[in-house]
Amino acid sequence: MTLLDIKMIREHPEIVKKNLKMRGDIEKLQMLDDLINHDRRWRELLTRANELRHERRKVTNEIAALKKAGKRVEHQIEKGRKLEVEINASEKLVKRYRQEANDILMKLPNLLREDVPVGKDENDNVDLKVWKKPPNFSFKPRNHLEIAKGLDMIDDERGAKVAGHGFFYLKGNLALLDLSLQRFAIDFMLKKGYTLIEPPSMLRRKPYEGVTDLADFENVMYKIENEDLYMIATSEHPLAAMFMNEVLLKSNLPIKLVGVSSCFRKEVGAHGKYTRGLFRMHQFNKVEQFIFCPPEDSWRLHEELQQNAEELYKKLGVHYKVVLLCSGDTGMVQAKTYDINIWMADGVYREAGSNSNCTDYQARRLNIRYREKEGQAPKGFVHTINNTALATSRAMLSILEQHQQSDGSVIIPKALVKYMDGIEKLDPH
RNA sequence: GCGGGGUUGCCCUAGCCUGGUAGGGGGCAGGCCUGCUAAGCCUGUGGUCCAUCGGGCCGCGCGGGUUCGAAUCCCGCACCCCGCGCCA
Repeated sequence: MTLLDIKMIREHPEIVKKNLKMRGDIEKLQMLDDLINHDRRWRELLTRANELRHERRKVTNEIAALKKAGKRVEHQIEKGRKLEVEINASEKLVKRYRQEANDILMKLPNLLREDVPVGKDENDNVDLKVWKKPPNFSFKPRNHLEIAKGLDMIDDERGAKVAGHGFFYLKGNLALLDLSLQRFAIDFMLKKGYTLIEPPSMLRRKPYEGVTDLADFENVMYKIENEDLYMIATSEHPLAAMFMNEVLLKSNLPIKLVGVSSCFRKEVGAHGKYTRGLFRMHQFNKVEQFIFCPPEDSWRLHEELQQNAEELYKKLGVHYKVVLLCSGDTGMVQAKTYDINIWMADGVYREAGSNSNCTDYQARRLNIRYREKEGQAPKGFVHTINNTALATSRAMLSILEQHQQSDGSVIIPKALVKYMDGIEKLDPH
C-alpha cells in the first residue's frame, strides 16, 4: 500500500521535495531522504533474499528427485536447513526495511496541482468569487445560537449535561429544518443522476487508513472501545472505502454517489477556532457528493461538483465566497481544494463546505483500480473527488444568521418550504 | 454468540485427505490459418527485483507456525453461505 508511487519518488525525488516545500512540510524533507535510503537498502536486501530462495528451491528440487530415485538425502537436507536459517534472517530484514519505508510513505502528502497558489496558511487562500452581497441589517444581527434559543429550537445545556460540550438537542423546527435540508440536498443530487448511499457509520482501521491522514486517528475520529471500529467523520470515508481492493470497469465510470450520514468528530486542537453553537459540533449531519472516475476526467468533474454545491447555496439564498486553498492550507490527502465560505453575523466568512480532488491518493491507499475492458488486466488507479453538498449544521446557521429578522424570526428559503410542511417563517410565538 | 461448509490468478474451477514446478475452462490481448450456415490453432495474461539480451523472486482470503520444502499440515483473525440462538 503506497500513497505516492515509490517509482516516481525514486526517479523524481525533486518533485516530491518541491511539493513538501510548497506545503510547508519542512520536517518531512528528512523523512523523504530516509525513505529513499530505506528503499535502496530494501532493494539490495530483497535481491539477496531472492538469491537465497533461489538456492533453496534448487536444493529442495534435488531432494525431491533423489527421493524419487531412492537415494539418500541427508546431505541436502542439512544444506537446506542452513539455507533456511539464512533466509529467515534475511527476510526479517527485508520486511523491516519495507515496513519502515512504507510507514514513511504513508505520511507523505499528495502532490499538489500546479495551479494551487503557494502560501503558508488560510490567510494566503485566494478568493475566486462571491455570490450575492452580504446581508445589510438595519439592526444588530444576532448569532445563530441566540436566534435558535429565542425560537426555543436548541438545548445546548442539556446536550452538554449528557454528552459534553459540542453536543446538542435540536428541537422542533430546527430538527425539522435539519431533515429538510438533507432531503432538499438529496433530491437535488438525485436529479443530477447521483446514487443515494446511506453508508456504515463505523469503519475498520484498515479502510480508514486508506482514506485519511493518519493524524486524524488522534485528532478526529472516535474509536469504539475494544473493537476495531471508528465512528466516521464524514460519509466521504465509507464512500471512498466502498470499493477497496476492487477493480472497476471503465465503462461503469464515473460512479457518482451522494452519501447521507451523521458525522462524528473529536475536534481535538480546536483551540482558538470558532466553536460557537452549530458551527463546530462533535456530531452533525451531512449530505456528501463523491465520484470515482478515470484519471483523465477528474479535473472536469471536480468543477462539476463545485457547480452543484454552489447551486445548492444559491437556492438557499445564502451569500457565500468561493476560496481556492493555498498550498499550506490544503490537506495532506488533497491535490486541490475549493472551500465555500459563508458570511456569518459577526462579519466573518467561515467554511461551510469543501471540494477536493484527491487524484489517485485515496485510490492507491485503498487499492481501487480500473480496467479498460472486461477480461483485461487493471490499467491503473481511479481518481476520487469529494465535496460537501450540504453540512446541515452550517447550512442551518447560515440560514438563521442571514435570513433573520429584527423581531427574532427567520424566513425559510422558498426551496425548503415544501420540506418544512409549508412553514415559511420561524416565529418566536 | 454456537455449529457446519467455503475463500485459488481478470472470471469460473481442479488440486488439499496422502506436502515435492498451480492444472483445466472462459474472458481479454497478440499472432497464424482461412471460410461450408461452426470456426480452428499458437502465444501471452498479476506484482516486484536485478539487468543489455535475459533472469530471479513473490502471489492460492490475511497474519503467524511446523518442515529441506506448504495452496496442501497446525494456530489466530477477517469475510461469505447454510442452520441454530439472540434482537429493533
